[in-house]
Amino acid sequence: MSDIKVVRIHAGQREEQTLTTEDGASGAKAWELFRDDADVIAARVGGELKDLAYELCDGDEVEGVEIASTDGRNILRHSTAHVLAQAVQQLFPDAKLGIGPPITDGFYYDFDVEPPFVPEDLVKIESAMRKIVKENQRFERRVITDADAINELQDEPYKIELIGLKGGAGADNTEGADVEVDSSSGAELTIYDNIGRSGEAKWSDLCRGPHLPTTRRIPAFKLMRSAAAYWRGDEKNKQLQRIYGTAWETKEALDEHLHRIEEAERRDHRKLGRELDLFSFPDEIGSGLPVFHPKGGVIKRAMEDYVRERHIEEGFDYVGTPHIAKEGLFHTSGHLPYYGDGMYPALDVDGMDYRLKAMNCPMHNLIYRSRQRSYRELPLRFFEFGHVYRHEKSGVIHGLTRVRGFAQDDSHSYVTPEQAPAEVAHLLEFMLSLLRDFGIDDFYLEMSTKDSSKDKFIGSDEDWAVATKVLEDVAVSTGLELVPDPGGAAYYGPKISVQARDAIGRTWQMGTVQYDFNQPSTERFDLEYIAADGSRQQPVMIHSAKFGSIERFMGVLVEHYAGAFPPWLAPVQVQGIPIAERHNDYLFDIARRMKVQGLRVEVDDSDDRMQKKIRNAQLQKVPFMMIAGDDDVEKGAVSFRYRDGRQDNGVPLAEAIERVAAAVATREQV
RNA sequence: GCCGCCUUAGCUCAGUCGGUAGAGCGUCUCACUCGUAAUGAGAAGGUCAUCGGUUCGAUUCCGAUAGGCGGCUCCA
Repeated sequence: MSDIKVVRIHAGQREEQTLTTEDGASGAKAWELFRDDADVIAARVGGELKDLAYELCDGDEVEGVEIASTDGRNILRHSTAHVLAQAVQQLFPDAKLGIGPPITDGFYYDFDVEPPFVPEDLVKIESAMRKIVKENQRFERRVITDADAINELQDEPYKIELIGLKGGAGADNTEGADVEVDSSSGAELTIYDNIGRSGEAKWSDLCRGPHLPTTRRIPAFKLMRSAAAYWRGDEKNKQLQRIYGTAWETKEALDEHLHRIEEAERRDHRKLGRELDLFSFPDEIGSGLPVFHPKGGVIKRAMEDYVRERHIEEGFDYVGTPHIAKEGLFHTSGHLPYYGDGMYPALDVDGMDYRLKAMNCPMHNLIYRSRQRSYRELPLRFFEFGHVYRHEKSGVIHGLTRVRGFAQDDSHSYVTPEQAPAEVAHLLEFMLSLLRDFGIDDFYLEMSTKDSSKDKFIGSDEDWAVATKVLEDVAVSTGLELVPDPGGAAYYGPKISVQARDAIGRTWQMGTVQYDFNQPSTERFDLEYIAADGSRQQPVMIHSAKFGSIERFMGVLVEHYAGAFPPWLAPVQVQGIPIAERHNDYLFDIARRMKVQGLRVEVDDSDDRMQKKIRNAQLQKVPFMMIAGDDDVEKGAVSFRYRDGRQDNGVPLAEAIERVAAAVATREQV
């Protein structure tokens, strides 16, 4: 018997506690500190996450990890992934284990299993998991040598591969995971055994941990779906079968999560696009090729008009280029060798191969090169809505956010190298101001750079370093979250991009600023300008698309507003609703006066009852419902109803028209 | 492109254990003209995605193709 002193940290308070160990051989366990707190499922000892069964040493600082915390949920989810794997191997003894990390809102586990899982399998697996949870198996940590692990895991080739890769640090909760439970523990290799009631090991997995004390501590979980995933995320590797699940600290938290998913699905732009009659994807045209209906056309035009105007204000020259070009152009630019697969196949025209363009820069370069340029002209900025076609792989097409034909609000700034930093700053600031004008605020920046180990990049490392530094400095100066994306650059130069999230949490690249010292080079377009000293110099070109693509931006906008657009973007800004048929003309007259001011007004003169008309306008998410009955006619007024049910009755006509016009002019939401 | 699932009326979805199909909403017609989210009645509307195969007979079973959904990979 001996005593150790530890410091328990709780709610910012430090409290020294003395623990008595049973005998010299085994120390006091962390759980002894948290006997009366059922929410604590792990411990942070000296900053590192540990199991509750961790043996404390004299002087340790210990903090309880609650199940509802970020770390706690990750541990819960990782442990649930183990239960999943055990259930799968119970039902499919030949299934080999991949990895099973926690991810945002859940977890997954990969299995090599034939044939692939079908939905009914998930039902069976889930009930097997519930049994395991009920059995209250203990998670027990066991340190093992590499050699012993390899011996023990003979039937698990993927696990053995991980041991080799990690040189003793292999574990299934880090590789490929969005969220790491613990990245700082040493090189010790560990196996977690699931121990049944009678002390026998039911199942084991190579794992760094930590875990819940027992399976019973999993309060609520659900398997979501299965999907294939390449082993270690590489297309060249075998596809494993991945099962996604989610786990939460309470049944209520799980229900809330499922409810959030349902809510998000309601905002899905593909669903709203149909319901609001904005756009569609006719099979007869082809996958990923949208058509805009009149109402979607209004939004698209409002977006384009505004962005065109802003570009012109910011010093861009509006240009125009065709959709196809002779193939040689894309050899000159360098796109064809690098991205030929992504371009539509050549069209043979009189023996000459033409290509649908997948980018606009080569054509803008030709405008630049159409005559000699002086340094006095720089920066020279070309802008247009360039319609490009990319033969995206069939499996990646997604609503408006990943299409095969789209318009980029594309610009190319030609500058001297000295002007480049200021121009990049100008473009990024411009882009961010546009996002604000459209009300988009949930985004972060990504910095895509060269990966020297890949051969898809051209130009010298020195030039890349200069270009990357210019972009990085500007990106950092915005103070926005900046996520590195090594290897994500285009072949010609690094990129800053705006990444926005859609309703279901997927991120999409929106605007970009790219620094390109390659296309202007002698080997490519051989662009030049005459410098002040009369010498010929090579400009730098800076590619930038502020929306990225009109289509994608619209998709994100629809989801951002859940279809309830601010008046300046709303296809119908005012829906006139007569109380009775005799009020139709009164409303038509007001509508006429509003239309003179450029407002988009409709009057519902159908046979429906006014309640039904309100419902319809509500479902169409019209910002202003303008209702008129006897009371209003008598007073020369109208009554407004807003989408949130707010009412404003008896508004005098002049004021009513002014109110709508002002909301449109200021681009405010109502 | 890969894996799984899906495709029935404009939309959302039933259904047929193989004998050519239903509902609600929407549309159209008629009646009703109503004060803040669905008036009533009637009608029209589908070669059950396409093409093959099996079968006496296929919307149903099998295969291919196209399109969609969820992932993975990719995204100039």
